[in-house]
Amino acid sequence: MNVNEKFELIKRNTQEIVTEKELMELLKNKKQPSVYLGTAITGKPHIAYFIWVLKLADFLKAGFKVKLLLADLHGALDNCPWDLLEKRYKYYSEVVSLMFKSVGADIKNFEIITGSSFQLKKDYMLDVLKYSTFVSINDCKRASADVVKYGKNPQLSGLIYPIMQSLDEVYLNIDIQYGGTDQRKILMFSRENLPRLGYKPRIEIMNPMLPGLVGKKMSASDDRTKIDLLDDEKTVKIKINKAFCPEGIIEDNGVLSFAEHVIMTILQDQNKKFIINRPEKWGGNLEFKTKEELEKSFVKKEIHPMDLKNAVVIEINKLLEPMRKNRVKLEKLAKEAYPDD
RNA sequence: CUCGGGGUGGUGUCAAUGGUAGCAUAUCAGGCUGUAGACCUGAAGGUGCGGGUUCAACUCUCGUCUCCGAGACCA
Repeated sequence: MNVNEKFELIKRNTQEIVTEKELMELLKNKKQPSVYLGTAITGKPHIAYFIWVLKLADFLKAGFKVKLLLADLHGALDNCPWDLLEKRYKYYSEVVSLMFKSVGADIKNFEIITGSSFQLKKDYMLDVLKYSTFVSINDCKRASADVVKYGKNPQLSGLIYPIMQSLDEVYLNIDIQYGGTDQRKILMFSRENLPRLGYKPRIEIMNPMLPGLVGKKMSASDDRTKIDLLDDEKTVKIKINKAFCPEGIIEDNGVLSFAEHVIMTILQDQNKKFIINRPEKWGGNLEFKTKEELEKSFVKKEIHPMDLKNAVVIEINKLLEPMRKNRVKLEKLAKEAYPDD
């Protein structure tokens, strides 16, 4: 794979790269660059997580060293009860590993790292304190506003969150941080402030956010807006059926977005087609090779939402196969990690 | 620690003279659409906890828990 091919592979399905020029330089000059994605272990992982699993798989294909930070301390800073951290870590690491299996990623250069394994070390903590003398309360608050749950009475922890996420770039020794666009403010905060402590700013790459099944966001806290990785076939069908999916409309269409960003990407990589089976009275079967074709056809109303939903249900159920094979084990871990569910 | 203000369905609510706990929103079911939503109809769900006064307590009283704000050498 040459540099341009790598660049295009990394860029596909992303929303923004800060900056593309720096990325190109990196690909040219470094034999094995490294990237990390951090996820606070708060909400229960759901199928939208596939979007970054796929992207990390792209990085692996492009020869990167890929680190997944399971940010337990960040989870705590964002109100995960301290006594659940360990349990949630266990659940995350099990289920995320299976997701990589689902999409057929080669995990030779993939590594899962726990936040607390390095964030409590002396040098790191000293840098947290140093950092706090270089940034204002307002900057920290603004940086974390889209990520940290600020209720009516915000905790101090929310302000520490972006500082630590920024320092993670340094202490994980990576070239790129990758995350959703909801992370943008923190990522830019990091680029602005790392130089003040004498560190180089990193490249930041963001993927678009998938709309939820109902409403605008796929929210981990609202069960109806997302499909859980442990949902059974029947539940998947019910939730997709209930999903908001206006005919011919792309905006805020969670079903279509998921089909395009996740399902089509996987099928395309496997050289398979997206197949819609339907009776003759609705026009007979359809096949799609690319997400562009699918989207065009949906906009033209050649595909009825019901057709799309039926086909998406089948594909989601395929994706969830590896989780179902380990259902008993995962459910036990999930129950401990999320006792209130 | 001191003083003050709060805690009402999942959420919101300066709704309720000591007398049927209301409204909004979300949820569930049915109807309408080849999905969902809008829409129409229906259902379920609540007074932080514990005593006391009373025929009757969300309401008064005492205690307790919890949240918020202010004060607390000097400024």
